[in-house]
Amino acid sequence: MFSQTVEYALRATVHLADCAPAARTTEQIARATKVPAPYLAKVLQGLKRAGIVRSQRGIGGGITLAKEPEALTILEVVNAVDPIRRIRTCPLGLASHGEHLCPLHRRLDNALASVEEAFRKTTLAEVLADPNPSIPLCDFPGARGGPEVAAGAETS
Amino acid sequence: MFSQTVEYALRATVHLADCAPAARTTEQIARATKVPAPYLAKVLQGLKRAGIVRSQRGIGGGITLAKEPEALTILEVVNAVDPIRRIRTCPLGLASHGEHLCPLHRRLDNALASVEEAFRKTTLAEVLADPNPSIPLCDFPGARGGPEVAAGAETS
DNA sequence: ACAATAACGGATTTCAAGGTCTTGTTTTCC
DNA sequence: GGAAAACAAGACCTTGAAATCCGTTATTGT
Repeated sequence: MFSQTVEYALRATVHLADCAPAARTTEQIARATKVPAPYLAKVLQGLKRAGIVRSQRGIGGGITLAKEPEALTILEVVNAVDPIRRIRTCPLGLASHGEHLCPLHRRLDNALASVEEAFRKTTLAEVLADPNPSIPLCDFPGARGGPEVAAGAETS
Repeated sequence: MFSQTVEYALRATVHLADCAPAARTTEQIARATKVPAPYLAKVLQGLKRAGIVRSQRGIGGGITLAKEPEALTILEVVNAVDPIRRIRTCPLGLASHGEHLCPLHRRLDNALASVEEAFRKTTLAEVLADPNPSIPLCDFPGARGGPEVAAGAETS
């Protein structure tokens, strides 16, 4: 239902929100979110082009959110990498229907609308502040800020 | 968001519901719903395996719904060809979370749940009975039963 | 200036969904 | 029984998402 790219983009931005306003390298984000690093780099490029994140090259550089977690919604992230395509015209190409969708597509679009609405109403800050008994992001139990493993000679 | 296969399966079943209890050939359905006939045949095979439709070979044969339109929901059709995959365990594979999803995936799954619920509550009969100003299925304005074009030497 | 760090960009590969085509197999009608 | 109608099943092609790889460019620290 949701593409892998969307899943990865959300993991990355939620992680960045959790670390905000500090910058994280692609490698760090990949490790924390268990996303393949080379592909994550691609996804992050897309997020940058959409103005969701900023990047800084060189030593001490990395990726940061372009907005406050309180002002960034799930919908913005989703639409940046794989937009929710609402049904606006009859998929059959029937010119008969101007504005109006047929009953079937009206219902399909309503479902899309409800998803869109739910995503529009949720900010990354809200996700992090959730009083969920489990875990902040999907990291480790009670690991606010991340495990921050030694980051070298550990992948063997 | 929804796959092409789902779109095609829904068009076909709604059309069949509109014609019920008469049988329609794959060709007839393809023409009425503007779906590529060879691929529609595959989709219909899937629907048959799932028990949504029945098929009858030979002259006068074709496809019919296996249930009354009043008893067949959109969700059943969708799940027959491309099931809605609810998020039941942490996609990161974190054993830390038994039942509980993290706040992010909780929200994603809630969105899926709302779609599932909307689809579960809607039967094909309801779709057809919709007092929509536009059109019954996506066919032609006020064309209950289909246009039924001459069906030969017309594709040139 | 030089080296290390890290993002950037393009080329390539992999894989499954979407779509086509051809060859059976069943059923009906004459 | 034979011909036509229709579904069934598998091989095959195409396309785009997902993922990888490698060389380039920008930035920082010494």
